[in-house]
Amino acid sequence: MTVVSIKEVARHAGVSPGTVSNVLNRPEKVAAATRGRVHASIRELGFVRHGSASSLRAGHSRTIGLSVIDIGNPFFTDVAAGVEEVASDRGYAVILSNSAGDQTKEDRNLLTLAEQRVRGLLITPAAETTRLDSLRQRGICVVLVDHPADRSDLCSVAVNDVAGGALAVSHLLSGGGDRVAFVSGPLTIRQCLDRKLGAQQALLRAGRDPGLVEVVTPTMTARAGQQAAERLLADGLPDAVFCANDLLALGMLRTLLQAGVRMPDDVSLIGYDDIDFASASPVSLSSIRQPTQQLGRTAAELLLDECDNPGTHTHQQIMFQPELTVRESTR
Amino acid sequence: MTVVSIKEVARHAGVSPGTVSNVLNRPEKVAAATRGRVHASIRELGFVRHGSASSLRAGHSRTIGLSVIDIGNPFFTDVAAGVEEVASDRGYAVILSNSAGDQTKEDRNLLTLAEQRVRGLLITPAAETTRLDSLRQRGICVVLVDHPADRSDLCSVAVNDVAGGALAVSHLLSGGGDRVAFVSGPLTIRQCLDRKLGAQQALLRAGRDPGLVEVVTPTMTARAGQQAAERLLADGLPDAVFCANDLLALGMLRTLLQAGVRMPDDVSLIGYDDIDFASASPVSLSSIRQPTQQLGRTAAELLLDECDNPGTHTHQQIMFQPELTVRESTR
DNA sequence: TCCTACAGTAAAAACGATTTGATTAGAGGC
DNA sequence: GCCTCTAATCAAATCGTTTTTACTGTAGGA
Repeated sequence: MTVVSIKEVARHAGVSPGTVSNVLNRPEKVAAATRGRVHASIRELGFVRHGSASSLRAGHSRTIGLSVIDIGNPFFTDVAAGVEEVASDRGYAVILSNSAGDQTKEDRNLLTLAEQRVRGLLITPAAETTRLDSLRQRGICVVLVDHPADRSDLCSVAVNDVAGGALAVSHLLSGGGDRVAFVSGPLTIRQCLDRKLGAQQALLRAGRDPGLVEVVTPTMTARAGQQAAERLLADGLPDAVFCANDLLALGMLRTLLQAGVRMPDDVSLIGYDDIDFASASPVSLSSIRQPTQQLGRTAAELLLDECDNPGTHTHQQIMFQPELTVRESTR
Repeated sequence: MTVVSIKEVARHAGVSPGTVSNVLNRPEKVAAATRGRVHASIRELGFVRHGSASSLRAGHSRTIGLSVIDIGNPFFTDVAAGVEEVASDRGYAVILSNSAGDQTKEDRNLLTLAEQRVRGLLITPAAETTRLDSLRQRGICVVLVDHPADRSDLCSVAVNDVAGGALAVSHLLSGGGDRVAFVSGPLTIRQCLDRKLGAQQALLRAGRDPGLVEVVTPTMTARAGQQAAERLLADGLPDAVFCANDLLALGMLRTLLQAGVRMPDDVSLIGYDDIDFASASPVSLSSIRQPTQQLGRTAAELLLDECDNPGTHTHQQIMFQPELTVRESTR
């Protein structure tokens, strides 16, 4: 259990600890010969900088937090991949935490992140009530991911979910959908609510009654989609279904097929997110595509800019536009 | 940007910093009245322990690292969910890093984790050559995940991939498979190699020539599966295909179907991992099921036991057994 | 030749917690 | 009444960096 500190490197290289630190952090301040000697010692002794000590003194760490709603959803792992790519390029480590849509768990995770003194936080809030101000007061930069900020002093990267919802439902209507059902997770999740609003907008614009058959599930998984399908089968099938994400849609699709429902003939079905697996289902799934990895990359870049250039940084609320991807599951 | 330290809590409560620390770490050492006063001050001032300072002095942090091969593979997110569950219960944060099967990237990530002074590391090594000893010498506990340790001084949690490979191929043979193809990622990845060995074992046991049509792809994604399918279509189809994971299998399945190949009649296809989406494909995918979340949970428990009870901890190499799940894609 | 400027380095003071050894005040035994 | 023992608290040292200040020697300008 060898523990090599900067002090031993210094002694080994015949310089002071401060000089070693300079080699590490402002190499241009150190004469080339000295620098070489120090680097040699570092390599020889296998020195690895102690991040805790470093961030204690420097006042900030080289880690950022990423809090997502569902780590099991390919949408979020795609986002995470984008984040990781940018962060790791800049030497930041990413602490991933999964709120699983549960605000208690989210709170607990945020406390842990605060203790770790992450430099910044990327978060898809589990609910509108998520408290971020206390973090920001502690000097932790925050960027909202897949969630637009409603204030100008906060960065956010999102995709227009109202537009996406409208896109989905107007596509369903164009296929002759009459009675449209909306299947989603809790409407306290903004994404769900916005997609519903978009759906209603599309109905209104088509001169229809904005009333939707609504099925709300506790989670947004394939299993929940299956249960929603069972409910619809029991209550009477609509002729078009809009699921708030692809996991729900895939669960529903499988269950309806098993029940002998033909798609898109009997029911027209569309999901949201356009995850990879959407195109690999028995009846390939129409969906609303989002620039997922891009979302993660942009968010990370915004966050690191805010961290590294607090002076010049200007807060931005970036909103991407979703796109309709038509496959076999819709008419 | 208020920064509340233990010192201010101490002043506010009229005690010394050491006492506050005791309240936090050994509450039984502090008189109940004092304890109450300190807790009140902590709440009132919104104090949050500075993890870096704490781990600097204490010599270890409350974080563990988790290094996986492909964050985009539901298999690994399932593992991660299991790990996160256990870690978060015990107040540990998980730093997730994705080697993407690239050893250079893995090295870089491990360095970052070493700098963060993670308490322990859960890792699915990108290759057999991954060097872990330098980490362990630094006092970082290591547990291998989805990879059996070949030494008794190291914990590991794995699933018997040789048995799994054999299971898959003997099932293919029982369906009348004659010419069997094996599609996998680089054979430097142990999982791939072991599954291949298992496949050959099954052939031998059935009295066949252990020769396999082998297609090796650089990554183990659905896209790679598609490319492998194109290769097979060009070179002449075997009548049975064993893919080293479900992503490959799903990509292959889709591509073969598009090419008009009937499954399982023309080709019998089996994957590995039994991810959720395996049952949601056009022709539902037979696969080899692994206790995935369990893998993550067990690994995390082993790791935290080693961290917290270095005295009594005994290293274990745990090996789970895989199970065959038969669906429509095989005869 | 002297002074200034500057580059390069060292010494020392932080950062915020934990931990050790010392100190105090009561309680109890004789 | 004195001594010992224990419980509760405090003061100070410490973890490994970074950063500021101070120092040295050499080069260039007058």
